Amino acid sequence: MQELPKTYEPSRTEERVARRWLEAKAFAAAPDGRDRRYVVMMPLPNVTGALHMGHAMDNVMQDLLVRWHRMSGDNTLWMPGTDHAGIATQAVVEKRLIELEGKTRHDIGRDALVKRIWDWKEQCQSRIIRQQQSMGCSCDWDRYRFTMDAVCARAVRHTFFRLFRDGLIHRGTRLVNWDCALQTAVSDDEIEHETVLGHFWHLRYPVIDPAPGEPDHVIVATTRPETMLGDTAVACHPDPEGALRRSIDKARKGLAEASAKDKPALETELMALEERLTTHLPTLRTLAGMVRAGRKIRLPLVDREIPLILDEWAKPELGSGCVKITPAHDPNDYDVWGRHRDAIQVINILNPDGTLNAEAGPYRGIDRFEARDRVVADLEQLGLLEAVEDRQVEIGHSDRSKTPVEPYLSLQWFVRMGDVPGGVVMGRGTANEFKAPGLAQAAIAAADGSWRSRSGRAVAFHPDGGRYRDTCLDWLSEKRDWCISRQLWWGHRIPVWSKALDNDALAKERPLLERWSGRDDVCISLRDQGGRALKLEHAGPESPGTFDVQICLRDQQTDRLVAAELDAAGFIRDADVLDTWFSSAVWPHSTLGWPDPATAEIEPGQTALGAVDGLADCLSYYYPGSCLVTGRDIITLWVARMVITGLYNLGDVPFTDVFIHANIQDGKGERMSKSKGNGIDPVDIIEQYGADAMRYVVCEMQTGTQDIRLPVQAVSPFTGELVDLATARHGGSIFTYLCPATGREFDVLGTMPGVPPAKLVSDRFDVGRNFCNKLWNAFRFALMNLEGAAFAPLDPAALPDEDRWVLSRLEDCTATVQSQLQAYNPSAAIGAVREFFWGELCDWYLELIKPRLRAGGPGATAARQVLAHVMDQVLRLLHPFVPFITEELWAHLAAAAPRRGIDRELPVTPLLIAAPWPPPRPEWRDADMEERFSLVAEVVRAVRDIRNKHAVTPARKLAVAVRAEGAAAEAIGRARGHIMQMAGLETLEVAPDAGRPPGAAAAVVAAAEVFVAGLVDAGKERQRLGKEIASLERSVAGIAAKLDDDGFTAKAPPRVVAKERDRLAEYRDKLAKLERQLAALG
RNA sequence: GGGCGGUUAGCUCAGCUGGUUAGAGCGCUGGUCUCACAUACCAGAGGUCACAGGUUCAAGUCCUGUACUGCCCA
Repeated sequence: MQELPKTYEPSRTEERVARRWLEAKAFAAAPDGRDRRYVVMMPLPNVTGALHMGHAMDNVMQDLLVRWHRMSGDNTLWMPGTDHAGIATQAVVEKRLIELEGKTRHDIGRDALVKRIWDWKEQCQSRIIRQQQSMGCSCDWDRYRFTMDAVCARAVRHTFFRLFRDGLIHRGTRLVNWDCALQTAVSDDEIEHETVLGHFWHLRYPVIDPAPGEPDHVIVATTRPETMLGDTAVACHPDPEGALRRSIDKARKGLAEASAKDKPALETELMALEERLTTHLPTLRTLAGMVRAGRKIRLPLVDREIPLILDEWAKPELGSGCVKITPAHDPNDYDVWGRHRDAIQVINILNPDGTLNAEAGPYRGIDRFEARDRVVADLEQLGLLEAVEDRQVEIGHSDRSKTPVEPYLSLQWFVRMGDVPGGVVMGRGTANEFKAPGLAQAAIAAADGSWRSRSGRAVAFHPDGGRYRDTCLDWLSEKRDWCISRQLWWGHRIPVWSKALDNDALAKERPLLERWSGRDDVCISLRDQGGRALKLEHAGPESPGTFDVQICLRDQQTDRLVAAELDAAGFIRDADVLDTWFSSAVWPHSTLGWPDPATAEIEPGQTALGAVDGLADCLSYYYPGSCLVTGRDIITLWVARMVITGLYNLGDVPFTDVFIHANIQDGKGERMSKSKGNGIDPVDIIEQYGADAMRYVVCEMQTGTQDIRLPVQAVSPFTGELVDLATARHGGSIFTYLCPATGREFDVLGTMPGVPPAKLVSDRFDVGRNFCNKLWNAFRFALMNLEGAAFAPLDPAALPDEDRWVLSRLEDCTATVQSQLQAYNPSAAIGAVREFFWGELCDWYLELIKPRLRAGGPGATAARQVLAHVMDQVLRLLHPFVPFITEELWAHLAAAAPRRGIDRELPVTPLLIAAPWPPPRPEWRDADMEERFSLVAEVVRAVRDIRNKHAVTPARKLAVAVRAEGAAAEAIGRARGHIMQMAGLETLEVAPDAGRPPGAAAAVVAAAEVFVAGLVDAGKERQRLGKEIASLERSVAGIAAKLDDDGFTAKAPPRVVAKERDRLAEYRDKLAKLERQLAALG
């Protein structure tokens, strides 16, 4: 039999093992007769770039759960795929277009841009798959999906259609966050707020025809002066005195409760407020009167007459107390407009690209930031600039284009999340159908424990359940409408055609509309000018004005039948595409072929979704799924939305468990991200340390939901040395650093022209590499000894002590791994295997059986069988964590010892990935044996300590006497051979009256005294004993003081008091023995 | 501004419902190439549990506040 190499070389194993898995279709899942199934939907990576260690964490956690469940006998599906990530991907491609070719998307046109995005997607997706495969992800590659695949697209269309038909989708004018660079609305979730130093400009607006005693101007302030061009009113508070006094009361209260440190600032604030009663209040009262008198303002620069209005948004305690109202460009002002619709206008001054439009008069065509400077300069020239203050202002930046977003009034599509009169039918037409007050409310009920689906399911978070349930519920309970339209060229296009029809036109189109409305794949929505929905039959000549007619088509087949007619009739298909999250929200069922797996269009070579051989189809077998594994930032964006659409389309939750794992940060505590230049490619780690080493460390890091710091080093391209990026000095950009040895610059992103690129690594992975090497070598040893190992049923109770001990520890380890995995605690799980494998199996058991193996005979035969069994179980327990090396060793083990087991033969499979998970064997636990063993180990450690302290070489054999009686004497006596072997002894005497040899060093272990003969350095020995005595005296004094305290003895539970008494007695006994030994030294 | 976390050894982190002398790995120190493994073995040193109060017989653990720090939301 061939011997293993001395060192584990991952690169020689991983590819071969991966190929074996793929060839055996070991990851493939298909419906079968099993009831127990485990389904994980991969949080689909965006096709914007490569994966970093944050994704590796996510993927490894999923693979861990999936492999564990697969081995546990569940029918296990891990569904892989990628997300088209609409805006993000388009932004990346557009950015490259500008950088590499200096062109915009408009220069090359829609078709060409979309083609380039597809090319980019292909490139990205194949890189992501390579990364995941090299990590060992055991997902079913034959079911790989992309959110724009036909099967996913169909589900998106059907979902949209159903929501539209149920009146849950509407189009409306709203103030959205507008990305001027990408020219699209972006959601709140896609905005990063940043505080920067800006200005607060105070502007002076003239009053038209002020009456005597009235001010001839009002002062308003703004951080965005160019928006004044879109002002349509100036507001003052209806009750300035009341509002001011309420603020003063509040400030007083705050002051009374404030700490000494905060008091001065609050006092100043209060005084300023009180002063306003005289400085500002009279004017504000006058202004309120002027509003009632209908006084107007002349808006400078554009010379527009705008009203003075009363609204509580004006704050008498701030600035002048007046506020300019720009409904089209400020969310608060938009709300003001909502309250004064009849009195004030809405004027949009922006073009989609951020330049000013015709409404801005002389500023038309100018970019908003340039317009800001000009407006300020012009106002100053007119003497209308009252003051300029420096101020911290918060600016929202688009996460995608990194440019400032503008509040922008535009026509958008929304999903209604709130409650609806009459409720919403969830899971219409399924066996799970039920009614909910609204979409968000249905998800709330599924997550807050108040509701279960027909199948008895609800959603729970792990491992920090309450906390993340609350995050999810807080967000859901806002029930904010979801803006689903994006003005992009890449994505699922909104399937609605619309046209405005007046009465005559409506009459003309009526036959056509009636014909279509008879179809179940066409839905027509009619709204009058007030936005009220009408039935087609009720819209007639008596209804005034025009109608907004929207027609939604259900699928591509309907498009083919109807779209041409619609186009001919002048209906225009909406140009917008859907928010990416709309397609990811249906991912857990779209991938399985919903709404009809039998007719799902899939890629050539992929696993069919419909029913085959009389078994269930994939949708009914694998939905609802089991566990979603992700980071906490995705809870609101995605988790909540998947629950909503799952409930809406299928009447059941998409998963019952949500495993929230930690996020990976760099050494400075910043979130890892490619765009920050601190993202490590897992493949870099794998190349250097091996996939299993990477996975081992990732599992070990996953201790809870607290974020994890992963200090990052760059490999200097000049010296090959590691440079710690948390402390290294930057070069000319944030992506470049200076090599400390050479002072030369290198680039960690690999995109800077002319700067040598550096690989990023992290020495944290040494631990994983070392572990794999240890595992490899333990097998190297085992395999050298296992030749000819056979299986014959053994009576566990009749085995030698060390065998029974190792089986007892194995059982403990198996139980711990199981319970820690169930608790979503991978770190504790892998820690338990490590401790057993390294600290117990390698450090003790393997050493203890060496003499038996050398001696041969029946002792060796049993040892080989136990060894084979334990090694087998260790491989199974470790496989979900470190799959490659364990799979490789499994084959070697199978060659050396094909039949394994103790009392009964273990079931084996050709591949470890499919081998049964170790079952519990509680009857193997032997607490007495374990206790005896720890005493023995302590004796060994005591001798080793003495050996070290006295600088005795390991080669020198020692003579030891142990003075002990009772159970301790028996345990030590029984393990005589073990102690002699492990401690390197020549002789070992155990007796109740064992004598202390002259010149001996001594130790006290529990009730036993250990004497090591022949060590004459009394000084060292005195020092050793003195130290231990001192430490023990401190403990004894502490416990004695505790027991002297009446409060403790009276109030503490008797159990605790008794325990302390025992401890005190034990320590005093040990102390006495140590003192006697010290005295014996003379 | 609101909400949720975190702060424990030089580093990265455990420490459940309060109750041994607060743990692990890495790093460090000393000793070993001992016939699986120097990516190893043996032993050791190292912490006022961020700070200040409080509750309790007893606080790393519970409460309040402060500082620093991270994330989410507005």
